[in-house]
Amino acid sequence: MDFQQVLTSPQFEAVSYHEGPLLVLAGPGSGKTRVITHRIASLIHAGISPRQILGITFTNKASDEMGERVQQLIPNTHVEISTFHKFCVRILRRYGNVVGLDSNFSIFDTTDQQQLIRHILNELDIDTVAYNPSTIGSMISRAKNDLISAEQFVETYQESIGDHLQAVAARVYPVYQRLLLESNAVDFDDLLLHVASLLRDSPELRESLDERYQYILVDEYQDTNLAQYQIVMGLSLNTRNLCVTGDPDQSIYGWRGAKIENILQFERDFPDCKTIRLEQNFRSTKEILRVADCLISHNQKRKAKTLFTENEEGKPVELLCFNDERQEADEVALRIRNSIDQEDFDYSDFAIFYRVNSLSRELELALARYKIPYQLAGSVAFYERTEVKDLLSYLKLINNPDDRIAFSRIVNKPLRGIGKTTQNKLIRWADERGICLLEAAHQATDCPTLSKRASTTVARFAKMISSFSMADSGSVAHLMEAIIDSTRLVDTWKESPDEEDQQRIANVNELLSTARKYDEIFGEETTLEGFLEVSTLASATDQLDDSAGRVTLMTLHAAKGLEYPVVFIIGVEQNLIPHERVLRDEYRDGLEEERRLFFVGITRAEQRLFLTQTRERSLRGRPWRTITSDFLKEIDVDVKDQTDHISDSKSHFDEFVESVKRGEVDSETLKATASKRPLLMTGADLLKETPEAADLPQGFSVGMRVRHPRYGVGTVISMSGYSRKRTVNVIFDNEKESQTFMATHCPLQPLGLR
DNA sequence: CTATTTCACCATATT
DNA sequence: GGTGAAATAG
Repeated sequence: MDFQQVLTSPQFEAVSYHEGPLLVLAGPGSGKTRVITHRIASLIHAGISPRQILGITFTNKASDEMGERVQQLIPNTHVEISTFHKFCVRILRRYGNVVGLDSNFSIFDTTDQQQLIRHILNELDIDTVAYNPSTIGSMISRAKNDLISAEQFVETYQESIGDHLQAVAARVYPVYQRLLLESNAVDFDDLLLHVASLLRDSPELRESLDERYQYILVDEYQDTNLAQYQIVMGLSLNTRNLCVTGDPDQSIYGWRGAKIENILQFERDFPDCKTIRLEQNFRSTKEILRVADCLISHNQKRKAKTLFTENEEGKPVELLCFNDERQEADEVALRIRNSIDQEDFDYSDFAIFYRVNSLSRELELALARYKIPYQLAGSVAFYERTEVKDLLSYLKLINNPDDRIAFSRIVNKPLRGIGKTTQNKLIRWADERGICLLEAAHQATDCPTLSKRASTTVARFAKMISSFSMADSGSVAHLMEAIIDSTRLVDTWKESPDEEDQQRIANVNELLSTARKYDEIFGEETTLEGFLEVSTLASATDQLDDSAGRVTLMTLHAAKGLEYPVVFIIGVEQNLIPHERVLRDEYRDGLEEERRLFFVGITRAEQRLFLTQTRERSLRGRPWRTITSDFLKEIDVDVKDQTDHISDSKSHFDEFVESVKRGEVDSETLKATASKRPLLMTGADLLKETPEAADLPQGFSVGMRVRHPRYGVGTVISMSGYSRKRTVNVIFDNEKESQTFMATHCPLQPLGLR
């Protein structure tokens, strides 16, 4: 094979540089996947055994694609290419006993994690309203990503006086970790954390793995977190043939602990490393690339690159302005319809990106109106559906009897009269005796606190679970059918005229056919464990089909690594792109990450790119006035105003927006004004808007007397936040502690100033 | 004790 | 629009 023929010279250089650390800084569309796959082929050509090579990607889709492309280059070889998480599962199935895991361990997803934390908070008698399980969960997750153990966390935060949340997290984390282990389970972060500590604490194992994987390639290195960094480093201590590829400008996962520094400091970690820049773009038109480059050059924290392309000039990037999201969705659909009818485009050439999942709804409706087939990545993910999770929980409990989350989820599903009280008694009894919930259920008749009736029902449930076995069924699909039969899980939905219930049945059937497919691929080797693993580690973009002849809808995050001839990015408005979360505090890195996210979206487009915005947008059922995105001031696009000016009633707000458009207000003033003024503008709000109301957003002020239906009469002692984040702190006459309320939601009634 | 209904409150992105 | 917890009905 003549690599030099098919590659550019920097690409060829990266492919042929085999020994020692290598950093490939690859701009968008620069043929990074091509380089990685050819590099693997080149290694094998040079006589290196395929089993000494390890490729790591972030998504299943990327790893599948890479595997296929290697296969095409060198048929009949097997190179280990997997995601970080899958790789770690494999290691832990094999060596997990060192950290206390049996090989059949369960993997808890985010929902399972929150459920467990909720349980712990209840046990510790901590209010789950004030201390949200998902907030605690993400704090723990964040700590794990930074390799902070429960013990270290406790040491650092248990005396956090100022921050109750951290103190609560410090109480929860160790218990959470203990219960995970008792459940013979790990969460997503544990997969990485356990492997990192395994490599740290067990030198022999580390050395043998280091030896085993002589050539390691890591894709999307800019998105690795500390745990992943340690894993990669742990495998590259003795043999340092580590090749990482990535682009600091496309680092968009800082919020889940990714350290952009990992790639920025690679040259410091490996002073003898070779750095190669891939700057030629093969994907986009000059117009699109220019816009992207112009935008990203506003970031401070980056390694400057000079992006260029030999592609054609292309059409200008357009910014379409609409009245509201209904018109926006309609016009996007119409444009797609027209392009297909009049030009040489196929449905699968189009993609629509948005910042938050909730923006997909209006689009789906519009696409349906125009009879445009579409596919949606993620959203309410299939595997997160209640009925799917329930059925999977049966499998999980059968596979791992220690799994208490799976047990709790299905013990009363379908309803068998095992209510909360019975469950709590059972759990307490099991914990006292140090046995798992299923075992306790088996022996329920011996439990003194349970009534006769309750204990027999519980024991019957346990007996049913034990009657299922993978060995008897022979395949995952058969086992699933047996469960559906015995439990009558779908029976109640069968007779229902409710559309939703019919959908549930359809979902169960889909899960069944997924299982059949899995059984088919693995034949005799099919395992319950393997099937559950695939189901839990599945990701939003996995199910996307490029050749399905459908328009694709997804979030900007999910779009990373993909490309489409025509791209629409909708909702390019302040508070959405960039998201309001990063505009609130002075967190500069957050704003840069938002800019990178927008950059990722823009650079997915091959031929045409449309950005859209609206003057008004409904979020959570209420109309809001919008402000144009600050990022639009950094790029040069063709503005196409499609708003309908006739129906305008000129409010203060409209005039303000107009002066912004005329450039009379600079971005500093804009930001300041935007946060001081309530953005919420329902019709009723507009009517009652008076000069005083503007000074008293949401109608409250410090010192004001208020009445709450539950707590009685009290006094406002402080307020913070703006618009819909406005909170009011009240001390009630009959309560010791003060209470905080959302100004827009709470049932507080002003009684006037004292 | 369990099942159902009502009510308050919430919502960036994901393996 | 979705959720858990509290209130209430069975």
